[in-house]
Amino acid sequence: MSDSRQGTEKAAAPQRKDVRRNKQILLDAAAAVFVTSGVEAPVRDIAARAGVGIGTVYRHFPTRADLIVAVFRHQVETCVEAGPALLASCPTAYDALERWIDLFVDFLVTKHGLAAALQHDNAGFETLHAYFIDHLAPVCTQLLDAAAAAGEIHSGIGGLQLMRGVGNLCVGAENDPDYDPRALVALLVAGLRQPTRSGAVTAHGQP
Amino acid sequence: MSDSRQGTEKAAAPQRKDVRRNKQILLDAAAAVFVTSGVEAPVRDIAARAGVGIGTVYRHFPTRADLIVAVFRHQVETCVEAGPALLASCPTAYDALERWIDLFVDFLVTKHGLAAALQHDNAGFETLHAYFIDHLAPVCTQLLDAAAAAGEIHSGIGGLQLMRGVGNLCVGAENDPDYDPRALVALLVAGLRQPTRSGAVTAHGQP
Amino acid sequence: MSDSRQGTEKAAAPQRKDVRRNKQILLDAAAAVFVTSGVEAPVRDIAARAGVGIGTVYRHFPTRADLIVAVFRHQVETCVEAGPALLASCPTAYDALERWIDLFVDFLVTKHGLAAALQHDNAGFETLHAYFIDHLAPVCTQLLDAAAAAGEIHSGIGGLQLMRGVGNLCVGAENDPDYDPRALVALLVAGLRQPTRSGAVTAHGQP
Amino acid sequence: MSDSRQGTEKAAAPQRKDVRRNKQILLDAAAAVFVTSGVEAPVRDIAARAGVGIGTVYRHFPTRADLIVAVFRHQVETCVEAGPALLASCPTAYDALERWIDLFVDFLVTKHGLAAALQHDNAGFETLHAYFIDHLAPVCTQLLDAAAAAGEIHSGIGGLQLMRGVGNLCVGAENDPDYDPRALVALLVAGLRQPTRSGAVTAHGQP
DNA sequence: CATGAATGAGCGTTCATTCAT
DNA sequence: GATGAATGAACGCTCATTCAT
Repeated sequence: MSDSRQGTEKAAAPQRKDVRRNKQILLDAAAAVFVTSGVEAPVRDIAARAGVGIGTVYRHFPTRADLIVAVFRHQVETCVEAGPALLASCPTAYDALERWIDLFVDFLVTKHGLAAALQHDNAGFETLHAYFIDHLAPVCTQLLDAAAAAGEIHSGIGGLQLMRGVGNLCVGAENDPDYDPRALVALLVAGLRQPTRSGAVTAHGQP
Repeated sequence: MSDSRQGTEKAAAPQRKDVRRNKQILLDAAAAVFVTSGVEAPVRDIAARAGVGIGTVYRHFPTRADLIVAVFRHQVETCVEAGPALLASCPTAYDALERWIDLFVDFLVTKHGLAAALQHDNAGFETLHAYFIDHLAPVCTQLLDAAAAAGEIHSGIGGLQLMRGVGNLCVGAENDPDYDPRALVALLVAGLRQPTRSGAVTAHGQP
Repeated sequence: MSDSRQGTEKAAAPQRKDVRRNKQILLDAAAAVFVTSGVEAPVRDIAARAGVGIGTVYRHFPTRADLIVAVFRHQVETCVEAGPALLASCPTAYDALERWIDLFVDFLVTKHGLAAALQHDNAGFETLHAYFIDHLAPVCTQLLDAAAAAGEIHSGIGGLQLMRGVGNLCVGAENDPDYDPRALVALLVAGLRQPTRSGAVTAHGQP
Repeated sequence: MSDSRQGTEKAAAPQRKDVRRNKQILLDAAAAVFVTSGVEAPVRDIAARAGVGIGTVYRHFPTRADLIVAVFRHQVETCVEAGPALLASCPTAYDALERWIDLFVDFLVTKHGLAAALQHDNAGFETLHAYFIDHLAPVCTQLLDAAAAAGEIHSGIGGLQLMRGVGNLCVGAENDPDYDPRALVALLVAGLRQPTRSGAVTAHGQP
């Protein structure tokens, strides 16, 4: 995870100030536009919002996924760091899991269209998928494992699986006051405490 | 072409069987393309897949919603009829609910990609949403009410809510062997048996 | 929003040369295509004629009316300025009117096919109509009023009416050497000197 | 050329009653649709209005011009016959001309889009043009000649020219209460009484 | 480096015309 | 003959992406 603490790394650390500034302007603009129009917003809108040319967007973020990843990196890292912290501070691992999922939902729900972009079949977003998987899934798995080890939930589902479920439940939440993803996510997580329905998960009745 | 001096061998069709056949071809093609490209797939692709001209698609299904509803209709009606039947035949209402949800998932997952159509923010599909809501939601609600009345689950979620959750969990399942929507749905339904987490839904832990 | 503490003072920079050139190319191409195919010509044709992509047309002229108005503008303004000038320089107001109508016809006939755009029932060209009405009609009316005040013609027709008549007479003149719009326009204007046919205009002989 | 070998004469007389009836139904339907949607109305609309299949329209009227000619044949012939009659009944030839033009305008104005279809540059309507020219132009010329012979108008314009001018003035009259084609036509005809503007027609003031 | 003009593939949709039934 | 299903060219328009300035 390329920590560029100083300018001596072999990677191209941003040299010029104005370039870095432009990049930040772009990130801010993209974040703002993502809120308004979702992560599939026209590149033009982002450039316009940033007050830069379209070419500049492409220079800094060759693909849309690059931009999305960059925009949300900070939030993702917050989530990543929250995992161990919650585990340490919560009375039970299950509590920590609940709270961590809450954070994840907060994140997804406030980022218009992000949950949809995370869907596996969203071609061209492999970079984004990979980033999420690499960074968040281990944390989620750790929380699940801890809760399972404590006997608070049944094991049988992986962190990535759960995250994808949560992510999917968050799709389409914005713009629809009638849809409450948190209630559904709460149900999903609560379901972890129930014993697995006999045969349901693995066999689901089809030979 | 069609030198019809002699008996046309394939003229067995008395009426416009070819038309009905074309319609079915279109439905099949649409279902298939929906799997590949989602319900927003270009009309051209559907026409190409069906091996017909674009105009033919429009003739049979003037709007995209017409096509989607038609693709859905049969399975929806099967689900609708299954509701009361399961309630009558299952030992408990919760069992009936579980099984009914299984059917619903089977439906969504079998007709790959169609789950995406249920997402609220899919502009222009109000007709489709309405069709689903009108036909399926009452059945789901009935099952939920029965289970709640029997004390088997806690009440607090509507049939439509649950269906949307299940639907969302089924999105993106196709083409991804690593994603098991049934396991997640099982979790979701199992969660109904747990008491609602105190404050989870409404407060979700924001300090 | 781009805190521009320093730096680029590019504001109000004149447009790039190639851009202006492209715009002119587009105007020329549009005028030419309008001759051939009328103002409803496919945007693609105009783009092709100009040797640019379709997007370029839309960039410079977001709506078709914008393009047409731009094509017209120069000639319209010439006509507008000619009105008072002719009134000042001609021996009689009627002479001025005659000459002004000549200019108008020259304009319409020179820019072949553009006369069709003036027809009222040309849906979606309200902007164009408005532009013409706002700019030219007052001039024509002024000339008519002057001639009427001088007793050289009978009053009873408005400037806009006359212009629409002249415009219509110019429609379809191109590509048809047998059609002489000037002769007909001359007749129309000459008719202004005749006393109104009793009842002709208003009752037109229907019992 | 499928000459039926049996009894049917090859003469122009429509053979079967139902065929003739269909043709008439089509003409009525076309007339009605032309009023509503103009002579460029979709063929489908006409077929639907007639309650026949599209193919039937094409069988009877291979081109749109054929249909238009057939629909308006009766009115055209009325105009044709009115020429000599007016000449005989009116006090002056000019009066007859005025009245005949009135009839012509009545005809054009009530047939939505017909005037536009008569415009020379309306490709594919040669049949229609020819029909009008062959049938109406001689009558108009006759009236002009009579009036010129009587010294009531100056000669110098042909019947066809005048008709085209009148036709053009009638374009776009429908749907626009502000446009009064009759007033303009009256002006045009009145202009015939004025001496030709010296040089106007041929030189139109360009040195 | 930054710019934004230019490009053109791609989409929904209409409708004249053909041709199998 | 009659039918109307099928066809596909054509159009307006959008927007991701490239590239000359």
